[in-house]
Amino acid sequence: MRRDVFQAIADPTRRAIILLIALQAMTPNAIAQHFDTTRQAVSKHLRILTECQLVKQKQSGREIYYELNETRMKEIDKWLEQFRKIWESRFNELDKVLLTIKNKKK
Amino acid sequence: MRRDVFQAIADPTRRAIILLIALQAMTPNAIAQHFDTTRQAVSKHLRILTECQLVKQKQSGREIYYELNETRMKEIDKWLEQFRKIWESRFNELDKVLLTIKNKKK
DNA sequence: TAGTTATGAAACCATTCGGTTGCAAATATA
DNA sequence: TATATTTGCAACCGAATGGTTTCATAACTA
Repeated sequence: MRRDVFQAIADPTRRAIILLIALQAMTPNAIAQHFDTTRQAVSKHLRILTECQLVKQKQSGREIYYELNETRMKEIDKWLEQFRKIWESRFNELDKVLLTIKNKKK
Repeated sequence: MRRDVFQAIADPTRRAIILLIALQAMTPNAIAQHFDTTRQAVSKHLRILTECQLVKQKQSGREIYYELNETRMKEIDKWLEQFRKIWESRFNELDKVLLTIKNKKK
């Protein structure tokens, strides 16, 4: 059973849950009210999100508030960073080429 | 059959393929040599990546060069942008609170 | 032209996924 | 204490996923 952030955000319901609790920590019951599924299905999603540490739990009596773990979210950004670097360096290459052309003209 | 960027990048092999062709456009055969699977499996991954427009094809005789579609990649970044905004506004809220405390002290 | 190479598509298979229902445990409340 | 509420977990089910093997087609090449 693979459990990483990318697999976690692959499901649209989970992405919606993430967005919900990003705005405000919520209990499973409260979250489930926003969706057209059973509370248990939401509970399963929360388990997956917990397993890859995208969400944190805060117990308050019998209620459990789920909140987003920003650090883990930033891992997705870190993955994208690779590509930004690649594109940037490619842009610099293009820059060099343009500079060469410019110098040849002189 | 759902076909969106998030489902596409959920698979680790597909993420590796994306990184490979981000550096240089490649043919399916060349890509497959980097992995421990059959060419056909890679071909399937490329189909999925094509379907959600994460990659573009460039035919050259009987060879097909696959290259990354940067625009689609930026959609992932756009999704993350939401959260940056939420966190930022939350930070500003905190800022307001701190300002209020500061003013009360005066 | 005959044979090789590059590629995609179809059929099949075991595993995973996302959902459901039913149940048990812990906490709150009358 | 008896009842209601909040939650997680297990068992089950149909669909999707990722892989394989086999095959057809198009394009190079000897």
